[in-house]
Amino acid sequence: MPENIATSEAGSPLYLRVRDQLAEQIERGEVTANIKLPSERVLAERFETTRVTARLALAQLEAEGRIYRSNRRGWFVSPPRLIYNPTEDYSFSDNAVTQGRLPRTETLEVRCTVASAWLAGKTGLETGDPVVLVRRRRYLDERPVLVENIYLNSRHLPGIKGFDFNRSLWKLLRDQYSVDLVQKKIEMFPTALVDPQASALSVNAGTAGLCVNRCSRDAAGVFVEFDEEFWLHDTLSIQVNVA
Amino acid sequence: MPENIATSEAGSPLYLRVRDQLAEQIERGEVTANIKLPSERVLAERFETTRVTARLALAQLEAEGRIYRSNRRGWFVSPPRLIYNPTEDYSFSDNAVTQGRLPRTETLEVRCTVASAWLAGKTGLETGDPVVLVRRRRYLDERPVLVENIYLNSRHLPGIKGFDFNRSLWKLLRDQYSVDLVQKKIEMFPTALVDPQASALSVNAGTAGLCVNRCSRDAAGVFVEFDEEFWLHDTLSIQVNVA
DNA sequence: CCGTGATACTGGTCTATACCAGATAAGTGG
DNA sequence: CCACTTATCTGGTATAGACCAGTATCACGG
Repeated sequence: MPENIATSEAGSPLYLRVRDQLAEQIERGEVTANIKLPSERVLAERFETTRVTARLALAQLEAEGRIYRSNRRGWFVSPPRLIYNPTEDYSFSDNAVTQGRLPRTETLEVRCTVASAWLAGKTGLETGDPVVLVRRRRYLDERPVLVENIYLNSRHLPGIKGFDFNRSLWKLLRDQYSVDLVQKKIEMFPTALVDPQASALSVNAGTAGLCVNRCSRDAAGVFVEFDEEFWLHDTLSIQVNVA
Repeated sequence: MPENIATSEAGSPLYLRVRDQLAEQIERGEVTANIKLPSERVLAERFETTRVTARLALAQLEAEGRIYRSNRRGWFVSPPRLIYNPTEDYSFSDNAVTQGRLPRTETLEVRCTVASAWLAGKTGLETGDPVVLVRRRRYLDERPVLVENIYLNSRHLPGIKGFDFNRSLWKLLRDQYSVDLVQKKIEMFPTALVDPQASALSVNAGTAGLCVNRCSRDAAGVFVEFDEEFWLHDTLSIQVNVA
């Protein structure tokens, strides 16, 4: 990632000068992640301006991924982004641990349902085909960073509903069903998180996020699972290698 | 992309209710892209609130990628995202035309320089190695959607500086140097656009963007070019296939 | 007919203030 | 010592203005 430290000149808007001074303090000072910033009211006073302008500056730093907010608790310095390769099968947990992070997975819901028109279009299923929906929330260092909806082809994965989804799904498919996910179609786009994803991550509606959709098939081309991930925008960096 | 129309209940904040009503009007009414919304002052009056709150609602829709702003001209409905596959070599222009869009490329600068420590770390070059920097701006339907910095290995591409960079770089390398870019390392992360990228795209500092970095090598593993792209967040959807 | 300058309109920035709801810390009673 | 209440601090939402700096328009003068 480039350093990309934008430093504003004297003539630039006040909220950008405040942004830059805060950014500098973050770089210089206690760079340790998850440190709490002074409250908005204190910042406004310190920079001799109002809360509205202070919040503009904070929103800039948030958009850049330097800080994040915890609802009604305050602003905190963002930890480094998790490097994530959606084309490879590996465990979220293993990946996080390798990068010195503490991962945790929470299964929010496991439910039998049927494919919507939208899902059918994404997967090649017919509308109404049976699927198992698994909703999970994942944490890094106890901060929730993503929620996902996993749609499993229940016809090809009998009894899938009974397993423990707090562990790696990829390992489950490999060990219990001898399924290798060799074909994938991945789609990613930045978007705002709205409900229900926003509340599941305890952030305000409109928080910047990244949506990662992944449709996986086995070697024979049979649809196995569709994964719809909603990440907080400052928590990840996608990395893909093409040989 | 999921429909994902968040509809707020009666008890929810005013700016979310305004957001939803505007979103509805966009869906129902003149969905045609690039239509201008009423001015902030008119919206504030129409929803019986203030400009600040109206702007909050507009910022939500902007974050979701539904609308975008043109500096001091107004708010406009966003056109569909360009589907973009950074792992494949094809022309930006061809890709855009295929999707019914009008592309344009502008070369902002061509300059001989040397590799910075940052670039060296990304490419495997030594700091100080000669590179040619090409800065380009690309448009869709006359809206600037990305700026990029291309760093070319001038040792392996003699005379590269003299060519026309408004055309496809990939075709140039293939036709003039018989170079195929078969190895790529791609990194993507959401971030805010700050100067100088923000001003190059005529947006305010802090506008949500997506940074796509691509390091390409030839069949022998020799570094050829590093491409650093800054996209407006609402203009693209990344799509990658893994066979 | 074209250029030009005045003008209205747009979003961009900023002040000052208010109240609310959730999170937290301090205090209190068992 | 713990459980519960209370007070305080936090960001979240909202009002009501103000001035500035570009954009677009239109009438006017050449």
